[in-house]
Amino acid sequence: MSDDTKSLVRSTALRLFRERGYAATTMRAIAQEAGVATGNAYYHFASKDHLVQELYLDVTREHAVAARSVLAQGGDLTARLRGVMLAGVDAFAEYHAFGAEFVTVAIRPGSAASPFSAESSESRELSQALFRDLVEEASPEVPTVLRDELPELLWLAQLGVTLFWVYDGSPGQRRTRTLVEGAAPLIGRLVRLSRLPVLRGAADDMLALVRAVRS
Amino acid sequence: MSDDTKSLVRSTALRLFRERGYAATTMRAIAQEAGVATGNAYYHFASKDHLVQELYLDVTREHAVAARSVLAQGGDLTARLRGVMLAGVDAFAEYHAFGAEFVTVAIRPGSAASPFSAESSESRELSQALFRDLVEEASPEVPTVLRDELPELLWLAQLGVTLFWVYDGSPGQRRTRTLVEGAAPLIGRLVRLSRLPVLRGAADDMLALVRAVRS
DNA sequence: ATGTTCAGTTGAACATGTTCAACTCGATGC
DNA sequence: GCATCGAGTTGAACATGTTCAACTGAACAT
Repeated sequence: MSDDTKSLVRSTALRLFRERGYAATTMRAIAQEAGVATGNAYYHFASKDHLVQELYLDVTREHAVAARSVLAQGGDLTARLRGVMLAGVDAFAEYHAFGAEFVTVAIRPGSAASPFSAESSESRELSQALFRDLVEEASPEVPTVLRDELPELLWLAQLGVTLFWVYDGSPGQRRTRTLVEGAAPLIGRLVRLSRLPVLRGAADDMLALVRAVRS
Repeated sequence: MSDDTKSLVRSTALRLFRERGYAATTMRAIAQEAGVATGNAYYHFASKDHLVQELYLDVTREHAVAARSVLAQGGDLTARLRGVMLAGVDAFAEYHAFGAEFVTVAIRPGSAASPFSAESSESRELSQALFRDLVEEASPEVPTVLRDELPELLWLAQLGVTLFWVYDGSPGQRRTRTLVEGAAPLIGRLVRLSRLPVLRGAADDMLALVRAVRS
């Protein structure tokens, strides 16, 4: 019964999260709806955060699928970045009403649902692989110096866009889409310009900074 | 007694927050330590978040004082930005152990302690005025095109640095300081370069984006 | 004096995340 | 067959943020 129970609790939790949001979905409601005792949910999932983490993984997978089909179409860095990020906005759209709650939970450093947490490694890898592909298979090619660091920077940028999205109250999250539509070509242009001697120094400094900060 | 009680609750809460952090400071403990009933704290402060907001205001004020004395020394954009941001890291340093909790609370869109909330307008204004001064009184002067938008962008950058700081587990938050030491000259350089014809287009696009996204 | 009002205060009650001692029951060992 | 073990399960208990009906007492009106 264990595996069955675990996946039953998970699917019930995800359904309730989707229907009611984070705060309105109590652990008691999840357990009751799944037909198990409250404590049983805790036997399978260490905390409510861990259930949110399951939702996060779910949404990441949806995003990955959509993004893969965007990336399969080729294109330059700008087009690919725009496509992947807009696919992200779409994947998240369903949750915008509760998005704030979820991101709040996810951003807490100790949280299992944090994009940086060990528990989230699966979704993090999935997502970061996306951005590696985005950069590496772009044509025309991204300058070699940038190729190592850019994927992670873009992944961070996506987290930033998500944070913006949380605060975006415009209908259909139009402002977030505007941000992506504007930022993608801007980043594409800066990457191209990084080859120029005037900017080469700034680009090198930036890469050095990223490496210094990481260690 | 009302005003007395209110400020007593506030100072007790702030003391306990400093001593024990956010989660370990219960509303009951605050009330008990202040010698009032639990419900009384709620009569004066709508929620625990509102008490955190008081702490946020306190820290912002400390930062403003330190930053003002940095700005009084003149200097170029890089030096001023570096000084103000490092003063911020210092002002926050005392809370790093609990910083994660506080920022988590502060970032929740509905929270009173959110930097974007109506309740935080006082600290937000205080902080944004700092960055306006930082930009406007810098010498050599910041290019005119940038002068309107740059202060708010730098204020947002400071929020970003704070977010980084939350996740920074290095001793003395060395990585955050490294980030500031590296980012300040980088931003200074990019601002100077924005005058060049090659970058002028990118700079204009970025400003247009900021304006488009804001509305 | 007496009654009225109301800001300030009280503490019990409530909802919810989480913990835990006890129970079930199939598998395993003898 | 019987005892033992332990993964899985139960529901009551606990801690804490928050709410609320009731109480207090000073200020004011009559």
